Formats: sequence, C-alpha cells, structure tokens
Amino acid sequence: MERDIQIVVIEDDEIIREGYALLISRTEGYQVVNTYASFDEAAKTITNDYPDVILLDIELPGTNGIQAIPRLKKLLPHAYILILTVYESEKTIFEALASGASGYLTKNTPAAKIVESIREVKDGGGPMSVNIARMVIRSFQKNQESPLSKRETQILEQVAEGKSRSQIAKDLFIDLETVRSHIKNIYLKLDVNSRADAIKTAKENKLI
Amino acid sequence: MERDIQIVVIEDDEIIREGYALLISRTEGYQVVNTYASFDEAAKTITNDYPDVILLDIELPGTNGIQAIPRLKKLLPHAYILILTVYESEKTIFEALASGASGYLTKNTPAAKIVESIREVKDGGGPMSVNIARMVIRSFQKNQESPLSKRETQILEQVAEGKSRSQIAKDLFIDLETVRSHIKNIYLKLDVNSRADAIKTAKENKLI
DNA sequence: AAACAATCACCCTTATAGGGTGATAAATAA
DNA sequence: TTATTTATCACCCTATAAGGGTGATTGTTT
Repeated sequence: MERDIQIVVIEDDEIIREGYALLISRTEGYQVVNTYASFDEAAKTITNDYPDVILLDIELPGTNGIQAIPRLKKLLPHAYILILTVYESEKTIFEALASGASGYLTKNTPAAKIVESIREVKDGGGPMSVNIARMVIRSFQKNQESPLSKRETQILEQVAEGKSRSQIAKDLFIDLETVRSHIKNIYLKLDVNSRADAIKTAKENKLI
Repeated sequence: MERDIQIVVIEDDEIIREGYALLISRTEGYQVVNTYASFDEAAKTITNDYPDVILLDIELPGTNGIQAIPRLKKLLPHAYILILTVYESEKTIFEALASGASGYLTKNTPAAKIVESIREVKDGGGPMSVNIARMVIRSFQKNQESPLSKRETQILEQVAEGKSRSQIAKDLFIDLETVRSHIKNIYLKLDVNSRADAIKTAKENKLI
C-alpha cells in the first residue's frame, strides 16, 4: 500500500494557492498537507509537514522563490521542489535549476499536467513544460550565422576554457603565432580587444 | 484547410523504420513522405520530399546522426529535426541540440507521444522526453558540497569568464592581492596550478 | 580574379600569472 | 571557548602571456 504523495504549496496569491490545493487534493494519491503565502511563513513549520514535493512560486513577498530554494533544500533535503510560475526568463529558469529545483512549470500548465509532473518529480525525474524545454533547447543552439570561421570558433572555445595561447597551440598542433593570428582575427570580427570581452560577446551571440 | 505534416524518417533498422512510418501515417494529419536507411542515401533525394519534420536516428552507418544535423540544416533550412535514439549520454544530447536539433526523444517513447512531439516541434517548440529533461536539469545543478567558499566560487566564475586578476579586483571592489590570494586557495583546494586546469576541474565537478 | 581561411614570422611593451611567505580581523564551527 | 575557515591585504620573485603592428604564403571557395 503506497502512501499518498505529500505536497506543500507556497504561493502568495490566495486564490491561486487554494486553487492548486483543491485541484491536487481531488486527485487520488495526492494530498496537500499545508499551504503558505510566503517562504518566511513556511520556514517556521514546514519541517513538520514532511512534504515529498513543494510547489514553489517565484514571485513571493520577502524571501523570493529563488532565494528560498537552497534554504528549503537545507530544511528538507529529500523534498523535491517544483517551480510553478509565470516567469519564463532564461536567467530565472537557469538560476532556479542551478539552485536545486527539480522542475519548472509555467502557470498556464493544465491541471492534469501539473499532477502528472508531481508524479514524475517524485519518481526521481525532472519534468519541464514545453515552453521551458523550448527555451532550454534554444539556449543550446549555436548561432548558425557566426562571423567566425570553424577554426576561429574552435580556438575561441579553448580561450573560454582558460587555456593560454601556447596551450592551444600544443593541443591543436599548430604554431604559437598561428594561434595569435587567429585570436587577433577573432578580436577584429567581434570588435573587442581582450579575452574576457571576446568570451562575453561570443556567449551573448551564442557563437560558442 | 491545413496540409498534412510531411515527415521523413532516417533510421537504419528496417523494422524500426517501417514501424515508425506506419504508426505515424496512421494518425490523421501526419504523412510520412519518405524513409531512408542512412543520411548518405537521404542526401541525394531528400530535398524533393519537402519534409516539415525529419526523424533522425543517431546510430547510422556512414555519416552519423550528429554529423548529419548541420548538413540536413543546409539542405532543408526550414525542416525541424527530431532526434529519436537510444543514446542518452549527456555529451551526445548536447551535441545534437547544439548542432541544431529541435528535440530529442528516446526510443522507448510511446507512439502517441512521438506524434504529439512532432506536432509540438512543428508548432515551433522543442519537446523533450522526461529522461532527457531529467538529464538537462541535472546538468544545471551545481554540486551542493563544493569545497570552495562562496567568494572563491564567485571568483572562479569570473576566472572562467576570461577575466584577469585586476579586472576581477575592480569588479568586486577588492584588492588585487586579495584576488590572488583567493585564486591560490582555489588552486590548493582543487589541486591544480593553472586557470585552465581550475576551470576544467571545477566544471567536471559542477562547482561552477 | 577576389575573398576568405589557415598557416607562420618578427617587431614591440606592459600586464599577468603563478610560486613563496606571512599577517590580521571577522565569522563559523567544533 | 577555542580552533578553523574565510576574506582581506602585502611584498618578494621570474617567466610567460597578452595584445598591437605589419606582412607573407598557400590553399579553398566563390
């Protein structure tokens, strides 16, 4: 006999909060054990709720959702955190994932999908809404119309790994001066004059 | 009146290939216009198929799937490429996404999900199987038990951006010598003695 | 024929990196 | 409460690396 999945909802908007609680509790096998309007409020008693999964909003009064993630992790190391928010900015998503969130869903996600995602997260995975997956995929795709040649891109990648010119020369079996020459051309094309700026510009334009 | 979604399947195993073709064609609105056993074979005539979506296997004889992606992109810039494979290695997935694949599904994906994913891709998105999403999420999550302090991590991140000591000092409003000192401690903790090695080790252990 | 790509060469100066050694105040942990 | 870690700064040193300038050669692609 399996125990119900214990869920806690942290979301400041009462309507949304109770809405989630209701629709999740309606599904068999899922139980919302508590709801909070902020992390600061939750922090006091959430350890007594023993949640398996925490639904967490990003836009919270006081401690925001991103800041809350590591602190929730510390309070409840075995709970999975599912971000449920309207924000879809690349930076926010990556911050949340890097901070330890197990998944990321947008608020327009249909109820059935949310319940399914909770199950997926609980089973050790990481669900992503289609919008988020889209964004993550896009973040991996390099710019196809790079001004840099293949070789230049390859060398810039090594520069971004912190390698010195001579290290790059050794690794590519070419002369030190050739590496220099490529880097000069890279600087020209990107209109920069330092490694840091080249890396920055290249990343902004997804050249590397 | 909408036109059927035109699909091409490139997959070397005949059983699997025809299996996909059959199950996709059975769905209304989806039409498999051609199938190929390899990219090299497909390259000759695929432009006459005018596919909207290409289902592409990674393990192909001759030109493999990863190599095929940029070449397919060149032949058919507007076609979406959906990787459908058994491989789940992080490197392979990221290579495929970086090369321009629009999505990544594993072969154990149920038929209905594949059809749904084709629709999602066609509508401009990027579906990911749960396994893949899981892996991508994991790849974003930093190691929680880093040997580095917060400040050290922050400085190492800037080193990885190609910044010089003095640039880092300026940006953090601390002395040049302090930056040096931190970097020395980072080297000690990571047992390295160069920027490149520190970056490499840190990335391998997801410290940055 | 012209443009681009990849290769190498030698001029130059300043900044940078990394090793060694040590100190101090504050925060955190044992 | 003591011990350890963290964050801060200082000065010794040398070899190397970075970046600017200028130019040349050999292919490849257009």
